[in-house]
Amino acid sequence: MHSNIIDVAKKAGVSIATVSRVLNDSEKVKSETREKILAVIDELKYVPNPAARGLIMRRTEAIGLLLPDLHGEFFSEIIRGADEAVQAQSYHLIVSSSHNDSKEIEAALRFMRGRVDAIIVMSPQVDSEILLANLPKSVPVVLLNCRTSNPHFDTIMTDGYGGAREMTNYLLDLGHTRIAVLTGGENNIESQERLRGFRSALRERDITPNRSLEFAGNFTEVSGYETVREVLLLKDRPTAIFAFNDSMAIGAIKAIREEGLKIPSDISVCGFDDIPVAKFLSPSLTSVCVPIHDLGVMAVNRVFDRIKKRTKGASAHMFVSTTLSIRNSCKKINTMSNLEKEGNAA
Amino acid sequence: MHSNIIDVAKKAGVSIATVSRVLNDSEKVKSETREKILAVIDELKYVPNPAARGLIMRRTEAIGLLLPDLHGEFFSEIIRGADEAVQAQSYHLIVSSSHNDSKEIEAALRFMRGRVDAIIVMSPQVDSEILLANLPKSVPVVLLNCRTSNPHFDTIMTDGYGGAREMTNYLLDLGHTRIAVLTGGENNIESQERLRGFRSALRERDITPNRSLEFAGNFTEVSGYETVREVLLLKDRPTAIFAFNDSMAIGAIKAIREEGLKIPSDISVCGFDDIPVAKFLSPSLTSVCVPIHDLGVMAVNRVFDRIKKRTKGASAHMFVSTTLSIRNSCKKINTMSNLEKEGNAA
DNA sequence: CTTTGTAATGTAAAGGTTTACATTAAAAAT
DNA sequence: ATTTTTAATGTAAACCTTTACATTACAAAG
Repeated sequence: MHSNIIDVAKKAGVSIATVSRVLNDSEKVKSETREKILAVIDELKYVPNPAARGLIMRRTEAIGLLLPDLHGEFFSEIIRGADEAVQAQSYHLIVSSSHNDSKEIEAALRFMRGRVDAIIVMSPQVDSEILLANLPKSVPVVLLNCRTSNPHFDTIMTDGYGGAREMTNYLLDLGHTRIAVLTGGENNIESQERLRGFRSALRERDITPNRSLEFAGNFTEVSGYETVREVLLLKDRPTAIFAFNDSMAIGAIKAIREEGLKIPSDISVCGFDDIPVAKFLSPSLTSVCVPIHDLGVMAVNRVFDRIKKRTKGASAHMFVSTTLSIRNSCKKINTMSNLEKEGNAA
Repeated sequence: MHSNIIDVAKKAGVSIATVSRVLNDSEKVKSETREKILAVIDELKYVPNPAARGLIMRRTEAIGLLLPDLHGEFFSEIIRGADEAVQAQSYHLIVSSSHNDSKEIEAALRFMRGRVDAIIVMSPQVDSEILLANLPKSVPVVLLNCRTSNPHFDTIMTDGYGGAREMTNYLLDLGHTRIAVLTGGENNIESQERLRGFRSALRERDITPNRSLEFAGNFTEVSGYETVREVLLLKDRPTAIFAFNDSMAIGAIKAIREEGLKIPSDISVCGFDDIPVAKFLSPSLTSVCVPIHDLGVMAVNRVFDRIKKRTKGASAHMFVSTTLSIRNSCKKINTMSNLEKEGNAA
C-alpha cells in the first residue's frame, strides 16, 4: 500500500542505508545523492513507518498522559498545557482517562508500555500500591498530584494545603466563622490536603473545626448543587461556603440563587483551582488560583529533562504554590459574634 | 531490559509460536502448555512489544483525534466522548491540537500515519484543500464539522444552520427584533452555518438582516466580553444577544452585568452548544443544545465501523440535529413595535 | 606505479512479533 | 503392523527501519 524505504532506495538507485542517512541526516551524503533521494521521497510520498522505527530505536516520540477524569475545564487545561509543551518538541500526546478505576489504570498503563517515551500520571484517588505496581520502570514517570513522597518517581504536587489555608484565612479575615466546606471525596488526596489546610487555618485562630460543616461532594457541579441545598436547610446557616473546586462552587451558586439568596451579600462562596471560566461568572468567583495550564507544561518539561538525560539521578519532588484570586463572590460580614471577637482581640 | 517473547518461550520450554498462540488465543494449545506459558508470562511480567506487533499486524489499536483547539469545555467534552467510546473497544486515543494552523495539521497528520488505525479530524477553520492534501488514504477518516460534502470521507456535521434558525425564531417569538449576534470568525464553517441560519430565520419573518448587528468574535469568553462592551455602546441597543457559542455568551453576560444591566429583564442572552456549565450559570443560559459528548462517541463508532469492515463502500454524511435548551437568560419583551406587529399579524 | 587515507555508499544484522507451512506425535482406521 | 488422520507444536519468513561494519572509488602521498 504505502511505499517503504526499499521502494525509495530502488527508485533513487541507492541502498536503503543511504536513504536512511538522508532521513536522519546522520552522516555525510553527497549532495546530489541527497537531492535525488529527497525528490523520490517527495514523489512517492514516503513516510517512514513509525512502528519499524520505534522497534529499532526504542523511541516513540509520544508521551502518555493518564488522567482520572476528563470532566470539566480543569482537565482540559491540563491537556492543553501538556499538548502545547509536547508539540514544542515535536512530540505527541496519548491521552487516557482512568475514571479512578484500577482496572482501567492497569489497561491504560499496559497499553502505553512501548508506545510512549514517558508517562505523566494524575491519579489523586487511587492508592499508591496499585499505581506503583503498574508503573513501568523502563520509562520516565511523573506523578501529578498523586499520593506522593514516592522515592522512585518525580512528583509534582500543588499546594492544596497552603492554598486552602490562605483562602480560609481570607474568609476569617472577612469575619466568617461558620464556614461550610464542600470536599471532593474521602480518598482524594487533593481534597484531603485542602481539608487539612482548612482545618489548620481554623485551629490557628482557635476555632475548632466543626465536622458537621464538612460536606462530601465529588468535584462536580451537580454534587456542589445538591450538597448546598442540604447546607441551606441548616437552621444555623453558614455565612460562607468554601468549595474545594470551582465546579462545585458553580453548583453551589446555583443552589443558593434558587433559594432566593444573594451572593455575596447573603452568603459568600469561593472555589478552588481558578478555572478559566471563574472570572467570567457573576459574581466573578473568588478562588484559589492553581496554575493548571502550567502544571501540564511542567510535567511535560520534567519528563523531557529525563528523556533527554538533562536530569539524572534521584527523583525530584516539586511543589507548586497557589495564589488567591480575590473577586466578588465573598464579602466582609459584621455579625454580632464577629464584633465581639474583634472586641476581644483588640 | 524488558523480557520478550523469546525469553518466555525459553523459560516455558516451548517455541515462540506457541507463546504467540496463547497470547492471541488463535489456535488450540494444550491446556497444560497454556497454563505453563501463562505462568511464565506472569512471572516475567512480559508485555508484548506494541511496535513489533504493530509492524507486522498493521494495527495500532489507537485512534487519532485532531482538534482545532483545546480551549474550554466544548473540546473537553468531545475528548471525553471519544475516549469513552474508544476505551469500550480497548482502543486508545492520540489527541492533538492544530490551533487552526495548516503546518501543525500537517505535522500532526504525518505523526499519526502508521500510529493510528483511523483519524477523526475536527477542523472548522482550515479550508478543505490543505486538509485533503494531508489526509491519509490508508486509514479511515471521519471529518467532524469540517467544510463538508467531500465524497471521499465520512463526515459528521452538526446542524448549525437549523439550530441557529430555531433559536432565532424563539427570540423573534419572544418579541425581539433587534438581535445582535456574536460570530466565531469569518473562516469558521460552524460560525458561517449559524450565521446563515440566523439570517434565514430573520428573512422568513420579513426582517432584513442588519450587518451592523453582526459582530465578529472568536469563540472565547474574552472575545464575547469585549465585543459586547462595544455592543452596549450602541445608541439603539439590541434587546437580545445571540452568541454563537456558550463561551462568548459567558463573556457577554459579564460585560452586561458590569454595565449594571440585568439579564434577562434588560437584555436577553443566549448561546450555542449547551456546554455542561451552561445550566449552572445564573441566570441559567438558554442555548442551542449540541450533543457534544455524543459527537465524540459517534465519530469513534463510525470509525470502528470502517475498521471492522462493518461498513463498506461509499462515504456517509451524517447530520446531527440540535435542540433548544430554554432556560432563564431570555425573556419576552413588549416593545411598541412588537405590539404593532402582533396587531398586524392578527 | 603502489600504497595509504578518506569520503561515500553498501551489506547485513537486529529489533519483537505473527503466521503460513512444516513437522512430529499420537490416536484411529485399515 | 501399517497407513491415515488429527492435534499440537516448531521453523522461518515477513513486517520496515537503523546502524555497525565492510566495501568501493578515488585522490594524495610515497
